[in-house]
Amino acid sequence: MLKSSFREYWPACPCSLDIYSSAIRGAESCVCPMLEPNLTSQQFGSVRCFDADQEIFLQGQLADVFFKVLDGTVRGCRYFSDGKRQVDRFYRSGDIFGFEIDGAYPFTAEAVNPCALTVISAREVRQMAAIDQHLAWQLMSNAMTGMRRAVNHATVLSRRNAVQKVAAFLIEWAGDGDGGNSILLPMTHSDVADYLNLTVETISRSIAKLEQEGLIRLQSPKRINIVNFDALEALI
Amino acid sequence: MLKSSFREYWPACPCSLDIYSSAIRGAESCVCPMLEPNLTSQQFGSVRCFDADQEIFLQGQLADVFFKVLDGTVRGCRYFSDGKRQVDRFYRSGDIFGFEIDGAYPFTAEAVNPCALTVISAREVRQMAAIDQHLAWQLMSNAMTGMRRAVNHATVLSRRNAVQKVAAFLIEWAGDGDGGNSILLPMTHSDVADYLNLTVETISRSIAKLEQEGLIRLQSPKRINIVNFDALEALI
DNA sequence: CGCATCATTGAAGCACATCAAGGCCTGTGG
DNA sequence: CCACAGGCCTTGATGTGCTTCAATGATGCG
Repeated sequence: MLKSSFREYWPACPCSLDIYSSAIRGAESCVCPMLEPNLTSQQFGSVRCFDADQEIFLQGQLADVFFKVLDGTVRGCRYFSDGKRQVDRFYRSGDIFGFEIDGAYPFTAEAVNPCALTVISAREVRQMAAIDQHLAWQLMSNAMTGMRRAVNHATVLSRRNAVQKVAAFLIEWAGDGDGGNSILLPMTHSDVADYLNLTVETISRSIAKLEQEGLIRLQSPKRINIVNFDALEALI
Repeated sequence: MLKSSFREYWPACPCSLDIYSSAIRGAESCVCPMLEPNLTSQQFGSVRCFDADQEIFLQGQLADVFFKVLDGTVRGCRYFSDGKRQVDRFYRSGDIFGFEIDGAYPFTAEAVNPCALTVISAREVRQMAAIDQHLAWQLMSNAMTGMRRAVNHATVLSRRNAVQKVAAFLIEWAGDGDGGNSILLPMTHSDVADYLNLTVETISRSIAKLEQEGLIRLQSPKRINIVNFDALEALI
């Protein structure tokens, strides 16, 4: 039984990833106890967990369900005929991805690290959006925000130099660590490179440059402290 | 008096630009005789004409109205503090631009050549979308299509070399001339350069290269014949 | 016809890619 | 606990595609 309004499902599921730690081994589907305990995977409101680097859906597949990130990080990417990869976007807690007007997913989604996702039926949501004005508004808002993001990313990709790209990326992820100015990047430099259209070498050199200039400090390759946030922003 | 459904206004206004030729001198507002003859400019369903290079709206202005292109070409662009300009998109007949969920226009719109636009009240459309499912769907679809476009453009900007960018641009505009493989570009090379993130020199050199290879033929800088469409597509 | 804008062509420089090699983590098994 | 293996990251040397700077050639409009 579906609830009368999708809004009743919409608030972020309060589950944290550790609830599902036993299910993370190999994408077993599991049900979010905060939602409908008798729903199974692929149904409205259920939750699925994915291992690091596991494929969530492939570009071109029928977009019958979409997802909301509860925990973890997802990358949306496309592979080209020459084997190269473009990472269009990273999705984090609260982000929605895979919702299409109809047809197929225009990109491939993969888990960056172990993550938990709400699985939502596209058909049912489309039906509900027809009668639920608030839901329709949220979907619309999500699409518009996504477009602004894409246009903004196009700007970063085309107008910024390597150091500026990396600085913009770090600012985008600031506050995602354990509070303050500590960043814990879930993805590899290779992911970042394909997101910023740079090589791993240039990522490394740009980070080194930012550290030499005293704007950041590296605790480890993936754990970065922002020392001078304002100066970092001023670069862009 | 508004009609009961926006759909009654929605189909492309059949007016062609020459109906307004007398009004094109200096953006006098004029009313589309096919719609509401007693509506004035800035009202629902009215039509406004703009001269070449004339500003339609500025980035940051309140997005109280949006537009549908009846005839001509519009560029959506942003200006940076260093004086540089990025052209995010060109809008052509049938395209909708300037519709925002709320708030301000995120880009500046300017007429590339003399053009006629339907002016639509954002507030009224938002109200109608609440009760008109079909309209809401169209708006949603427009936003989703725009996002795919932006993501695709980001790919072209970041992954293609100069010749590929120009080839992709020509293909995008193919069929816009007087039929067949003749293209009549309404914009200058400078516009194209800011759209593809290249310099005018590189645009010129890339076009010259495509002509040397026998893929296109130049009748004039803005009128281009595609000689070998398949080979042009194969470049990308 | 004259001027302004736009387009073309050439020469030099630079930012990032590519190629290459070495170092550093992290997990695994003895 | 140590040794090893395989990613992943870092650093250096070289190459190149596009920009920048500069100058000339077209085009169109008053």
